[in-house]
Amino acid sequence: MSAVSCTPNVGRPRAFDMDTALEKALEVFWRKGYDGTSLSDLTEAMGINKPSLYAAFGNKEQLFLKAIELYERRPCSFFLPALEKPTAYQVAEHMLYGAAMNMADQSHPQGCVVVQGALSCSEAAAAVKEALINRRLEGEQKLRERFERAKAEGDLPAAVDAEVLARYLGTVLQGMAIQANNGASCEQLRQVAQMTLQAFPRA
Amino acid sequence: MSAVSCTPNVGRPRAFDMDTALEKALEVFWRKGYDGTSLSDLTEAMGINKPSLYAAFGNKEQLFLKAIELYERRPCSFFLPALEKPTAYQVAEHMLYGAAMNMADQSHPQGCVVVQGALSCSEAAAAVKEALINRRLEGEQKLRERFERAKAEGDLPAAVDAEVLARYLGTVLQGMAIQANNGASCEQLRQVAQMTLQAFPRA
DNA sequence: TAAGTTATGTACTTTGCGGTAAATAACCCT
DNA sequence: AGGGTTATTTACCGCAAAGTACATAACTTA
Repeated sequence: MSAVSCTPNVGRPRAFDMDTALEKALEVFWRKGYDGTSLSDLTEAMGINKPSLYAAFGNKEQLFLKAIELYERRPCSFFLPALEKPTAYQVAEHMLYGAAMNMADQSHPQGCVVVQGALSCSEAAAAVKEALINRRLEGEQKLRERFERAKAEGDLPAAVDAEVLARYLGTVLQGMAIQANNGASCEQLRQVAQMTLQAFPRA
Repeated sequence: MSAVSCTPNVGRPRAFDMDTALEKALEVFWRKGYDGTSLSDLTEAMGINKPSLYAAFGNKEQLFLKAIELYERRPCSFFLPALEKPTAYQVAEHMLYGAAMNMADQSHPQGCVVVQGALSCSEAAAAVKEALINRRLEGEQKLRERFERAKAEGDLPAAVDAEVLARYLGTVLQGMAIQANNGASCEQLRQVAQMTLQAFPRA
């Protein structure tokens, strides 16, 4: 019996870095969506051939799902860190301004791959679409739980419906992704964030 | 010299109704997006063969653009009618509740084809994507002009930035399209509408 | 009825898709 | 050095994509 190793030291070593290649794949999927991305787009961006892609990542669908995982755990992700803020209002604030910063960032495609990766799509992308819907719903669920905690902690009025508030915030965040695709600047998104916070209940 | 006729009475008459066929095409594009829709999907839904499609509508791209035109002028469209309401607040109210009703309607695909028809897409869809972005920006521009009129008419405080307010409303509406794709019900979207109106400045 | 015109159905073309077979290259371990 | 193992390269597969050629059908007009 031997422990499972992610990078076994037998056989020919992989000639590319998997995380770097995954970053490249993510960027393509982000810009073109699942249906709009071809394997040639991917192999070209990743700098590898198709058999290497299949050996390392399975197939197009699995590669997409792995790219999404990377997307959500990357350092510049703003969602989970915002949840850690001490009050509900600050959570919303950091999330909205974080989204404004991130979604308009010109160093990668605009918007959010979880929103725009497979919104309307072919039947071949049905599983991917489902996975993205679940990610979005999970995000709102996390927000809701955070707001329920805030109610218990007293920094959100007891009369507030945490579920509705979470859905409202999720809606604006998702809308900001579309705005970013429209070419909205970070400053323009920050103005939307500011208006959104005006509807936000304070203690 | 003869006047241009849309339905010339020479030659074999068309065996299908163009508007009906266009409705069918719209529904497919709406559900699957531009990249996710194949010509076979279209001809099957429209009940015609490819040569008929090409003769009547040009090609896939032109068919999509014509479907979008139909989408915006169809009777159940809510955007333009809402602009006619007497006050800025009522404009926002009707637009938000109209969107809630329309986007969650189960009698057609959920969401909004102008938002989700070609968000992230292949290079082949670049022109379509551009056209949709322009439609969205034109919608916000119309909202902005309506709000500027409201300021002049006194039903919106002079201090309000009409451009920011229009973009905020556009953001929520676009976010509601994503929510509808997530499976949100009309009632859930109405709750978002209600919260959005809480950030809306009143006279 | 014949000529002119337009739509239709069948069959086709070219191109690119997602995915893979098989030979070879590069590494570790004994 | 040689065997075992894994990655890479090249070439390919079957299939579906968008779009079209062509013969024929259906209509109006003269």
